[in-house]
Order: sequence, then C-alpha cells, then structure tokens
Amino acid sequence: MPINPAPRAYQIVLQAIEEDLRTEKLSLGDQLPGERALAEQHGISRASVRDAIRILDVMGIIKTSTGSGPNSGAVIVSNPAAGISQALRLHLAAKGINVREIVESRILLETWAAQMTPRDPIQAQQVIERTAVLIMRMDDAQLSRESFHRIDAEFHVLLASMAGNAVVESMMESLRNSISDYVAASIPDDESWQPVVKVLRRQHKAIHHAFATGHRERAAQLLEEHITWFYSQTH
Amino acid sequence: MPINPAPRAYQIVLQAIEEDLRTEKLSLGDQLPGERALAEQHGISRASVRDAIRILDVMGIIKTSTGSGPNSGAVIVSNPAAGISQALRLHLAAKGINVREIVESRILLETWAAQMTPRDPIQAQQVIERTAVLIMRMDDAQLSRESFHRIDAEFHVLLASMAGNAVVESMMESLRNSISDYVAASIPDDESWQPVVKVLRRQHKAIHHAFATGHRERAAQLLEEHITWFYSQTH
DNA sequence: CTGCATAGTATGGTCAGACCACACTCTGAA
DNA sequence: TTCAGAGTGTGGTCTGACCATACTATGCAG
Repeated sequence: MPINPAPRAYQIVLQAIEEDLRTEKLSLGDQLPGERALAEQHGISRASVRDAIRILDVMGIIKTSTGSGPNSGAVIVSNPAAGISQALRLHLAAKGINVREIVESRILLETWAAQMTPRDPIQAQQVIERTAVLIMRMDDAQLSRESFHRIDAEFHVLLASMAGNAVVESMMESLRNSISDYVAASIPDDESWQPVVKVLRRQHKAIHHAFATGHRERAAQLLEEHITWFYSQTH
Repeated sequence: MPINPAPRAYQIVLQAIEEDLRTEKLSLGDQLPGERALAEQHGISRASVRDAIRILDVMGIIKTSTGSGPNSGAVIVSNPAAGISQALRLHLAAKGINVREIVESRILLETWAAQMTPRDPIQAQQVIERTAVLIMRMDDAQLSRESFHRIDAEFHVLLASMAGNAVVESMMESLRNSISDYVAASIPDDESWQPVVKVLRRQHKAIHHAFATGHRERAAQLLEEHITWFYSQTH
C-alpha cells in the first residue's frame, strides 16, 4: 500500500513558490522567473510549470502579462478575493451552496465588521469620508446600473475594511461577487430597478450616518435590514 | 479603447461547464466529457482545455483520475473548502493575510454557528451523538498527534454544520486548514504537546456538554475561549 | 548631440502531436 | 464458468513550435 496518491508535477513549482513567499524571497511587486526558467530549474516541462502559474493566477496571487520588461511576466499581486470569489461562484453554479447561505454569511460578516472597534481610528475616519463621496456619486441619476453596482460594492467593502481584517473583507467581497450575476438577472428591466435604487440610496445614507455618528450597533442593524431587503427584491 | 482584456481560451470551456452546472446539465457524480472531446467541441487545443480542468480541480468542483470506466476522468464532486483553503493558504504565505485575522474570523464563524438555531433538529441530534464518539476517540492516549488534529478538525466542522450553512462550514474548514502547518510548526515536540492536548480534551468535553444540554450561548463562549487559548499556545 | 523609427529579444498564450501509466472492458482459451 | 491477456480510453507529462506583445538596444537622420 504505497502512500503515493499521484504527486502532480505542477506541485513542485507551486510548493517552491509558496515557500519563497513564506520566506519573503518573493514579495509584492516582484517578478517570477520566466516559465522556461522555472521549468529548467525544477526539471519539469513548461506545460507543468504553466499549471502552477495558472493556479497562482486564478487564486489572485499573481497577474500575468505578455511582453518583456519590468512589468511583464508573472508579477506578485495580492487579491485574496479573486480566488475565493471564483470558488464560491463555481460552487454556487454546482449547487454545492445556495443563495440563502451566501446572503446569511454576508450579513454575518458585515454586521460583525460594523460592530468591531476600528483597529485604526485614523483610517476609520478616512473611510467615513470616502464613503460619503461614494454616496454622492450614487446619487447621480445618469449613473448606469452597472456603475451603481460597482460603487455600491465599493461602499460595502470600504465599510467592512474598518474592522482591519483582510480575511473578512475578502470573503465579504467574494460573497458579493459570487451572486452579482444572479442579482442582475433577477431585476432585468430598468423600470423595476428605478424604485429599488431609490430605497438603496436612502438606506446607504442611513447606514453612513450611523457610522459617522458612532452608532455602530445601529449601523449593523441597518446593514442587516439593507441586505435582507435587497435580496427580498430578487425573488 | 477596445474592451479586449485578453480573452483566455480556457475561459470558453470554463464558462460552458459553469453554465452546464447552473442548468443542471451536469450535476454531482457526473463525468465530464474527455479532454480531447472538449477540445474538439470548443475548437481549442487540449492544453487550453486542461487549464480549465485544472482550475475546476483546485477549486474542488471536480476530481480527476486516470484510467477508463465510470469512475475515471473528471467527475463532479463538491468540495467548496478545497478552493477556499488553497486561496487562504497561498495568501497567508504571500503575507496578504495574517494568522490573527484567520483566528479572529474562525471565532466569528464558529460562535455564530454555535448560537444559530439548528435548521434541522434531527440532524443536530445526530451531530451531538457523532461528536461524542469523536471525543472518545480523542481520549485515546495512543493516538498520533496527526490523527488527533484530524479528529479535532472533524469535531469543529461537525458542530458548525448544525447551522446548516455550507458557506460558513466551508470557510471554517478552510481557515483551519490554511494554518494547520503553522500550528504544527509552532508546537514541534511531543513533550510540549502533551500538556496542551490534556487541556484541549477538557475543553472539547465542556463544549460538547454545553451543546448537548442546549446551552448554545455558553457553548459559543467556550468555543471562543478554546480557540483563543489554543492559538495563544502557538506563540 | 538629440529624436525617433526600427530590429532584436524575452515574455506569456496557444497549439499540435506524442508517449506514458493506469483502470476498466472485452475476448477467448482453459 | 473462470480468468489471464489484449484492447481501449482516460488524464499526466513532455517536446517543440509559432504567435502577439512590450520592452530594449541600435543606428540613422536631423
């Protein structure tokens, strides 16, 4: 009974890169060696190296681009939400999870983040100011629905960032991403969208006001109502 | 300004499979068409198809195996924790997130799950019974440390499963997985491990007792203390 | 010397074709 | 009926090639 569950070739490279990240031999902004170089270094084919690169890519660890020079090739970025979003999205499609669970989780994370004492009060103040700007931009009647959703997402993520927990922030963003298509599909026409967006604007302002005046529990409660109400509109 | 952010070939097949999952043309246990067939269907090379397959694999949507027959090839499974674990793990290595954030998130999710009214009381009762068995198994003094950790993980995931939220369950499992190496490395020798495991056993029993007697808030509190204490041991 | 078109070079993206180990399925002999 | 062995299809890996791209170095023209 060999303990040999088929070691994949790409894992050699993957583990090597993970180790380099851990020991900070590689860090944000660095370029990875070229695929051909990695293949030679580890004694495997470029095809297998590409498997590892692809995984790092979809996980949001690196971004790749063609060409040469300092900004080409595989560069270390840090986008934890990318990988989690993709995973949630696929499992939502595969029926491994459902929308109720995602909304429930989102409420959990956002209300928690709202009630947390900010780790960095200065940053928290900046968030208050920046979200105020976002609210103004969402007031623009000319704004496309797509843009509204984008700013809306930014609003929520920004508020959650006050808690100073990148895991919660990424998961929250991922939860939202994973069901964005679903939401867009359930309110198809602009006619039914108009009354919804009016309510959303009002709710955002109330939430922001609660935050700005330091009523965190109230803000959490409003957030829960906001999210619950919105998804009740998509049924 | 073309809206052409380099459409990757593998996304063709990825989106097609995602759509088939959404419409349940593909569901749990089904086999995907062979890589060569998919390549021909979509007019791309097998290499590009393999990119998509690899992504579905690491995301925990499918498992692949060689050979022929009904259990070979790419089969739809559902392991949401796999993709999320991998993402968290890599971002932990890349310093995009840190251990404090992971522990904090884990406490959030587990205490929430503990306080939730079970969606399925019958299943909840089964969980109580099954966790009791796990606690007994963890009492075995002969148990290897590795086995202990495995059963310990199962204990926590099982308790969280009572809440009936696959997203929370998967995230919890992923958070735990992502730092398991870190934990193992910080308590290297069996000598320092022995007193720790004694406390863990006691805590597990107290948590289980609180659950079994319906004291959910007490259980949540004990869970928080349990997790906090354990990670305080790894510094 | 400066400015700029051009050739050179290295990158990831894609493709085609090959071989392997494996696991099942079919076949035919005992 | 049994079962060893050939057959077939699977993913895993490798090789080598070509492409578009983006930077870099060259060298000509002013």
